[in-house]
Amino acid sequence: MASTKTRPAKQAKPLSRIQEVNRKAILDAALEVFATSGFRGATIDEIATRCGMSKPNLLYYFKSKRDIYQQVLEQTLEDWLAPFAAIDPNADPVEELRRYITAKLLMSEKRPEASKLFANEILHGAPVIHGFLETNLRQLVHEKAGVIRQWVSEGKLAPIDPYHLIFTIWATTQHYADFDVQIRAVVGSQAGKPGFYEQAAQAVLSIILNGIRPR
Amino acid sequence: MASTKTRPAKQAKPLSRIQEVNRKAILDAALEVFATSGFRGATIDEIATRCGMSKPNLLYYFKSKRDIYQQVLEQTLEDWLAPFAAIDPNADPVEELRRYITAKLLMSEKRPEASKLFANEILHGAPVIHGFLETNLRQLVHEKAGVIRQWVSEGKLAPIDPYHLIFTIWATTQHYADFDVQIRAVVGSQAGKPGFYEQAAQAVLSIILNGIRPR
DNA sequence: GCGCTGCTTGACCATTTGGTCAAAATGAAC
DNA sequence: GTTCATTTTGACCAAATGGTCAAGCAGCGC
Repeated sequence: MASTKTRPAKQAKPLSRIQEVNRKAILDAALEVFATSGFRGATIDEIATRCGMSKPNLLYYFKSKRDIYQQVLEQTLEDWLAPFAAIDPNADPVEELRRYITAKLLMSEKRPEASKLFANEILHGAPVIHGFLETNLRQLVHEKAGVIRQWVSEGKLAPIDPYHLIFTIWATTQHYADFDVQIRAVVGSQAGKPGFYEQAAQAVLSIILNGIRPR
Repeated sequence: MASTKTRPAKQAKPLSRIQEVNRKAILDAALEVFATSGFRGATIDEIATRCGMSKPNLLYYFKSKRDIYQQVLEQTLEDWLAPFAAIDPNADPVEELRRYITAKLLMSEKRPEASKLFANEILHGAPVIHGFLETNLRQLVHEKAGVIRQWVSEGKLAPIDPYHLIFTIWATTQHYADFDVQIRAVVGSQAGKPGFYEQAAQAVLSIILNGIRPR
C-alpha cells in the first residue's frame, strides 16, 4: 500500500484533533466530488463548499488539488482491494469466488463513488496510481492467479485463464457502480428498488460460477 | 438514433466538399482527445492541433466544444450498438451470443477510444446522451431482452435474467478497452502481443457461454 | 483582373480556477 | 488577560481556456 505515514523528509507531527477531523472531512467530500466530476472536472471550491470550508483552508491542509486527489485514491485503494486480497486458497473455490463476487457487488451498491473514482483514474491512463498498478496490484493479482491456477489443476474449477477470470469478475461487479446511470436508464425504476442488487448478484453469480464449475 | 440530419429551423445546405473533409477531420481528432481526456479535460486547442487547424477554425465548423462532443457521441453511437442491434432471434442462441461477444471484443481492441468515450460520458452521469439512453437504448435493450427471454423459455439457454446477461456481456467486453491501462500494468507486455485478445475472447466466451448453456 | 463567397486566423476578451499571502480570528497555556 | 501557535479567510494573482471578431486569404465564375 502506498505510504500515508512515512512522509519523506518531514517529521509528521502527531496530527492534532482538529486536523484529524478536518482532513477526514475534506477527503470525504473530495471522494464524492472527484468520483462524480473526475479530476479535471472537480474544483477545490466545490470540495470546500461541500465540507463547509473556505478554499484557502483546504490548501492549508493539503498542498494542492493533486495532493488531495492522490490521498483520496490511496486511502480508498486499501478498502477496495481488501476482499480480493482476502481470497483464501484453502477454501472451496466456488464458494470462495461466490463470496468475493458478492462482496464486490455489495461494495458497488454501497460505495459506488469509490468504484467511479478508480474507473475515472484508470480510464484516463492512471496518471497517479500507475506505479501502484505495476507493482503492488500486479504482484497481488499474480498471487491470486496462482491460487486459481492451482484450483484448476486440482480439478476444482473448469480450465480457465486466471487473469481473464479476475478481469471478468472485476468488470461485471464494478459495472453496476460505474455505469449505474445507464443501468437506471435502461431498466427504469426497478434499479433503485431493494431487491435489485440481489437480483443482479443472483444473475452474475449464476453466469460466472456455472461458467467455471468443473465439468 | 439522435437526429443528425433534421436540424430544427435551419435548412442544412448541401455541405461543400471541403466542409465535409474538415468536419470529418475534426470529429476524428475530437474522438481521440475526448476519449483520453474526457469532456472537461479536453481542450479545443488540442483538437485543433491534432487536425492541423486553428482554434477559431474549429469554431467555424462547430458552434461550441459541447457541440463537437455531442456530434462525436452521436456519430459513434450507431456503430457502437450495431452488433447488438444485429442479434438475430432466429439464430442459435449460444452461437449468436458467441458472435456478439466476439464482435464486441474486437471493437474493444480495434476502437478502444469509442468505448472510452462512452464510459466517460456515462461515468459522469451521461449529461449528453441521457435522453438517448432512456428512450432508444432502453427500447432496444427491452427488445433484445425479449429475445433472450424467449430463448430461455424454449430451453435453449439456462434460466437467466436477460438484462443482467446483457450487462455482463457489456461489462466484460468493454472492460478490455476502458481499463486497458490496468490490464497492461497487471499482465505486462503480453497485453500488447498478437494473441492476447484471442486469449481474452476464449476465456470470456468460455465463462459466459458455459454459464448460460442449458443444463 | 474583378468581385463575390466561403474559408482561415491573429489578436483579443471574459470566465474559471489553482494557488498565494498577509492579516484576522481562535484557542490553549500560563 | 497576555502570549503565542494554530487555524481561517478575504483579497488577489496568473494561467488556462472557451469563445468572438474583424480582417485577411483563397477559390471561382465572369
